Amino acid sequence: MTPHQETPIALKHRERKAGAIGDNLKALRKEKGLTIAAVASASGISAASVSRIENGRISPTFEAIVNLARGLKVDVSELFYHTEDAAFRGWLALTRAQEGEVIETPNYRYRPLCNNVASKEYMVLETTVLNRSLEEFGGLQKHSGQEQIIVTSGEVTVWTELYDPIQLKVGDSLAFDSTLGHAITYNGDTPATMTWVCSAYA
Amino acid sequence: MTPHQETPIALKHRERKAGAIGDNLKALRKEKGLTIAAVASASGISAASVSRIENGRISPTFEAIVNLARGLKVDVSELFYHTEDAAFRGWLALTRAQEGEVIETPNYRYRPLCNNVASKEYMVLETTVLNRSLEEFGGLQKHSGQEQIIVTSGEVTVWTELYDPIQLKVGDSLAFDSTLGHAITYNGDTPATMTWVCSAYA
DNA sequence: CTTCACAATTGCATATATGCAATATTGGGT
DNA sequence: ACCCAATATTGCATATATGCAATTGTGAAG
Repeated sequence: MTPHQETPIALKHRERKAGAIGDNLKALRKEKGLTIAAVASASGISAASVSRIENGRISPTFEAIVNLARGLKVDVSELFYHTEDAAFRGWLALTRAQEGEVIETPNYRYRPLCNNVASKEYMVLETTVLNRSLEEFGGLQKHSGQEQIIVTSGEVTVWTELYDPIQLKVGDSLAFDSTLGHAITYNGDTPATMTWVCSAYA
Repeated sequence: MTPHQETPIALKHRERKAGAIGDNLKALRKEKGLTIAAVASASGISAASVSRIENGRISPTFEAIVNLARGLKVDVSELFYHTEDAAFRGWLALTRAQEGEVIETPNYRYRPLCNNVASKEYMVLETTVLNRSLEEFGGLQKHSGQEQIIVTSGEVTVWTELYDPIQLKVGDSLAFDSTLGHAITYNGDTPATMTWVCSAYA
């Protein structure tokens, strides 16, 4: 997510130690309890090459990387960024009801839930919608990522650049690609609240 | 997420057109309005190679891929899975309160919210916790990914392999790395409900 | 149509990745 | 300690990636 005024919290990107595909590959292979030969045959690559990749002797080609990922049944990014740092495993974060920092912006009031973990892939925010009209809101916003909202009180209208305005009541849920221009306002007299999930990219 | 009995819904992986790094690279370069020479110098790769990669003549090495991603200031996965298919942009999914499929498993009853989009990066489930004890639940579970829960009614206990059991009441939220063994039960007489967010890997 | 500057591609020499087969290494079991 | 089987590594021939320099393609301006 871009550091929008409306979404002041950015997920920290995982540390990038790309350059060590050998270590990542070896770690993944060990985790799965496979031999070099097994990985080789599952990936359609020679055992010799797998060995040399693991030991950093060669830099595999795109094709080899894709095949390895498929053979290991992992996403290619695992081969680039695999982290088995104990620090990144077994973490846990707790936010009690009504506790934690509250962030106020012109359009929303947020309370991040369990967002104090560096490696989280999405954030969840308890959010109050503060505006009643698209004019007050200040036009549609777009950025990369995906979002989903679940209305927890009141009633909201979601404005997009492609669809008719959508009315949501308590319990209704809407998900959308954030590159779709969007804005959220509330209906009636009381600001509405919702649970907001968004994935975020830099 | 592994196709656990407890999480029967798997996110479909984005279509894998890995093998087309050339197209992805070219598309990224055009999006940013760069010339081949500019990409080459930003990445420390010769223009000749960039050209050949774009045209599918060569399969770049791991090193070259890392350098290209850094030069373009994108995540390496963009080079593998970049999709600017209009079909994957501007999507939107709506699930009204109480509507949609309900899935019953021994441990939970789920209602997926807006999960009918192939390219979603996480899923959100309205969930009822069905068991009252760790024994009934059947031991701790672990899988890859991350999860977060927000209790919406009742009270639950979260059991993990590393921490003391955690009691959560309405409005409390807990996030954790799914490789941490975990189980969720409810306290008192009525099954508790919660909003459940999980990222999922195959 | 021609020119000119810039962008993209290609020829060639070299460096590097890959596979096969041979060799070394590791880990039990007796 | 020895043997044996499984696992990992290496030598070598070949295929492929990479960089440099030269060539070709592409607009825009005259």
